[in-house]
Amino acid sequence: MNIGQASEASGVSAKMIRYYEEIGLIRPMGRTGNNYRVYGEDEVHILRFIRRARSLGFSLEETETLLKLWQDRSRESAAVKEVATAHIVDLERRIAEMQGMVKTLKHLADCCGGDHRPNCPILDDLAGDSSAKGDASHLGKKMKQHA
Amino acid sequence: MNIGQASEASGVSAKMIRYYEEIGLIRPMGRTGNNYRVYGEDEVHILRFIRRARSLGFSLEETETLLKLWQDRSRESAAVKEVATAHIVDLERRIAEMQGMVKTLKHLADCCGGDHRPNCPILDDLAGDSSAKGDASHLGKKMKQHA
DNA sequence: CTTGACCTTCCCATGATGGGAAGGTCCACA
DNA sequence: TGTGGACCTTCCCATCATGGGAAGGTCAAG
Repeated sequence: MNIGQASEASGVSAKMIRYYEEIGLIRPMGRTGNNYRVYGEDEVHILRFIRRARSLGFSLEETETLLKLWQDRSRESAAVKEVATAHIVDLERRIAEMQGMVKTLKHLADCCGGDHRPNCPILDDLAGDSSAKGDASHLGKKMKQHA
Repeated sequence: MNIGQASEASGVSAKMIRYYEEIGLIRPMGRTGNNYRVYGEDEVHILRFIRRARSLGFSLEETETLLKLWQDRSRESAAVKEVATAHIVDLERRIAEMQGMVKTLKHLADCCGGDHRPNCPILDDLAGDSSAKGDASHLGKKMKQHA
């Protein structure tokens, strides 16, 4: 099987397969006389594992850890669970961060007329101007003086 | 005011201030005879605006749009609201994506003993092995044959 | 034998940020 | 006057995972 077929079968682009090999995530493949990489079912299985791990948000580094555990007959499931749990914590932290942004933005957007008038609480917030009268149209002109 | 003081006053690192100038987000600052950039209160205000926009997750490109609207006396608040709304939609999409990951991972982690035994439903899932008996400890060895 | 679909390596770009080197400048203090 | 340290400057590199594309080799079908 050539790289294109392995890509097709695994859902991992040929570009990425070569990259994974380059960074040592997967072992260098055997080559045919024409220097083409050769893949078998096992490699496709590994690539699918990687793709699935990536789709769950694991970094390539975490994926490498999981891959090694997968291939380690004497692994302890606790080690796998630890990687997964740390990732869950990280995801939840990022989710909370984004939810905070959404909450703030929704509040601001709700307060914004969204019409033809220039007055805008969203810009007021960004400008750190809680008096809600902010207008920075003069700054553009002042900036020119400095440039 | 030198770049260090502007950084201090705005909360934007000197490195980033130079970068924002380089990509055209802010105008090139005036220089003193010694080639140092000079900043005034207006520039600090602009930098704080950028920092606030970044903290709400806006990209630098979106931030540039917002900055221009802020400095446009004849803006319509609808234009600002549109940028904010699109960003909210994007954030919510990413949140939902990550929540899906968390949901899957939590389910798998719950099913995982997390003990000294090798049996692990998390790895089974990653291996696409729904029969939950998967073990890839043979693959590592097979890979060596190919390398 | 040509054509097109593969494959190879190599370099570059993304987005936003940080790190660090090499060198110039300025100020305060001895 | 010298010196040290804290600034400033530009330039290059690294991150993370991925894609784009060029230049050139290979193969199979027509």
